[in-house]
Amino acid sequence: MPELPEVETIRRGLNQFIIKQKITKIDVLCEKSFQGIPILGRITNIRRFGKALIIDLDNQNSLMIHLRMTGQLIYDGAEDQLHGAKSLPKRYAAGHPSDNFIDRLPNRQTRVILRLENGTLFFNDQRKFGFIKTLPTSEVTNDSFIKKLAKEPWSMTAEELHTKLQKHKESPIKAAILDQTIVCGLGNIYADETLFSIGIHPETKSGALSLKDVNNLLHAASDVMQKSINSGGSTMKTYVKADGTKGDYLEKFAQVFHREGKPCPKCGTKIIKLRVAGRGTHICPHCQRKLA
DNA sequence: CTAGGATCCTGTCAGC
DNA sequence: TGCTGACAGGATCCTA
Repeated sequence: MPELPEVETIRRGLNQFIIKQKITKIDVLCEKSFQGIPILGRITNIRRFGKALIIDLDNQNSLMIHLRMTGQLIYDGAEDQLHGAKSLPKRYAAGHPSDNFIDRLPNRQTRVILRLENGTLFFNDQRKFGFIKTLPTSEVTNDSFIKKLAKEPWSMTAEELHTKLQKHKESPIKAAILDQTIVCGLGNIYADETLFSIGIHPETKSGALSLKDVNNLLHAASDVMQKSINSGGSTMKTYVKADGTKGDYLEKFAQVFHREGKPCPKCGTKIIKLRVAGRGTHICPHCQRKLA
């Protein structure tokens, strides 16, 4: 479920908590969730490629983490030991939203535990589609998933995307923008929000979009994802003893996603839900028209 | 090559 | 209450 903004939120959070910490032990509770040989080492850097997270170690190896549909990363810090800053929250969590963020851990859905010097990083994943794997740092950009990733919307020109869409001109535009090799970062929420924003029906054939449409699409995609990053993602929760903040993109900004039956913010027509490219899809039937 | 559907897995919810 | 099928914020594999 985590899309680019959620993964970026995780990256920023982990960056303040686990950088420079040493991984002292790795417990693999579910074999399927961990690929390769567990490698220990000191964390030097945390990077993001699309929806994938890379944790670099000081020994030329890296951990790659992909949360897929239901993955979560939950950091539980040893209290008051976080760089001596007592104001930092004890627990930092992001990914698939659930009570796991505040549950006692490990729990039934915990698949891998990374033991750190000053805390613990739990990888939870209900459906086991996500994974952590080890690979040499030099191989990260050669990884079969990472090397195929397209640019993120804010780095791509309309011409570039328009050309790519012409190669998939019979596919519905929603399917195309969910394809990480065409444009990178959007998932089911932000795809729906993007298409609503530019008033294009998700079943519109990709080849029917003009250069101007594609330009609008890129700007809208950038906008919805940046807004979400700025609000901490749609799923992120930071759990502090009493005062927790949480990612609130959905309640603050979502115009159509999970809003079937509610009025369109632009025209008041009821939002409807349909199925496009095998995914639940939310639209305003009045504002979003199929282009011929 | 593209397009579309099945598939991986567990949990929850609507409907009977 | 208990069962059943549909569905889920992702990506890959298989088939036509």
